[in-house]
Amino acid sequence: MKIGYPCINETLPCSSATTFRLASYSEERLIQTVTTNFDCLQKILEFNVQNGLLFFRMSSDMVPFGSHPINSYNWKDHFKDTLVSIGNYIKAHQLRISMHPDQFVVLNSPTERIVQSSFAELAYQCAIMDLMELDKSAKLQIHGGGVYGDKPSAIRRFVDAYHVLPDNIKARLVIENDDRLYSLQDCLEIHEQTGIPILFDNFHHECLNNGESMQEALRLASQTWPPEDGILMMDYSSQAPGERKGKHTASIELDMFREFLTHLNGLDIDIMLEIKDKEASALLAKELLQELNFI
DNA sequence: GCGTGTCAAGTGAAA
DNA sequence: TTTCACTTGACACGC
Repeated sequence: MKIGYPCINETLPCSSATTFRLASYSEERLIQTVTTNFDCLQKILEFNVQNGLLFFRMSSDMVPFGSHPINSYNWKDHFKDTLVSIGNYIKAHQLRISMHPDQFVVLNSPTERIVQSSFAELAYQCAIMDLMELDKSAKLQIHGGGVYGDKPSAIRRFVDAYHVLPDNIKARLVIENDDRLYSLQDCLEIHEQTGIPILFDNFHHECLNNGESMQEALRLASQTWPPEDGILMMDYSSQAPGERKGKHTASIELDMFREFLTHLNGLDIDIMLEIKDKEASALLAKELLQELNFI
């Protein structure tokens, strides 16, 4: 079991997601920004290793406009050695890595332009992991997309889009259950037609489900991961008390986390804490996991 | 040096 | 019809 946090480290004085406005685009600005982003990524990974946080979600913004037509610069060649070096560090320390393309990636959109830009975004993020020479256990997580008033058709479009993706993207793509549209059950249907593993989100499952208990849901999601893809990845978060439904807690509630762990029932998984205070909560969770002999 | 409006991109629910 | 939420954070303009 590995534990981690997404994208941003609040302890270190650097960010791996520095960007700039489209209007400020220049090749010079791009190279400078990407250089500092990758430099910071390396520092974050070193922090994580030193602190026993072995699961990390890399920012989608490390290469600004990574899939935008304005960015015609050959950043892949320019940063190849840097990425190989970071990849070697990741492999040497057996870090689990994910990326999460944002809500603009919609494989099942009825609008062809949106599907094409989604492909381009996936290609950009996949290229980062490929250039790092990471194995298939490094994943790209996306959601099911829209429903457009007809879920069976929307699922069919997702499946069709999946089948025409390049093999390198297919090898890394996983689907995450969301809190409004695509439940675990919907993801399982997509899994059956594509083989795509399901990244499980406990909080989304609490918001939208088909009656499966947490233990059963974890078991079902876990079964969609073949050995070469690594163990089940999950996003963990919980409802902020008294806040709008779907709002995450600002810091981890250890009692709730401890209760959640009872549902694992021996299952080995990697847990991404989607909690606002990032590594602070991840460190608390790690301490609890050590205390309970999970790690 | 601040404060703050705005930022490439989609979808659906709420206001 | 518009705003808001979604990992929103932080860029960059205007004072």
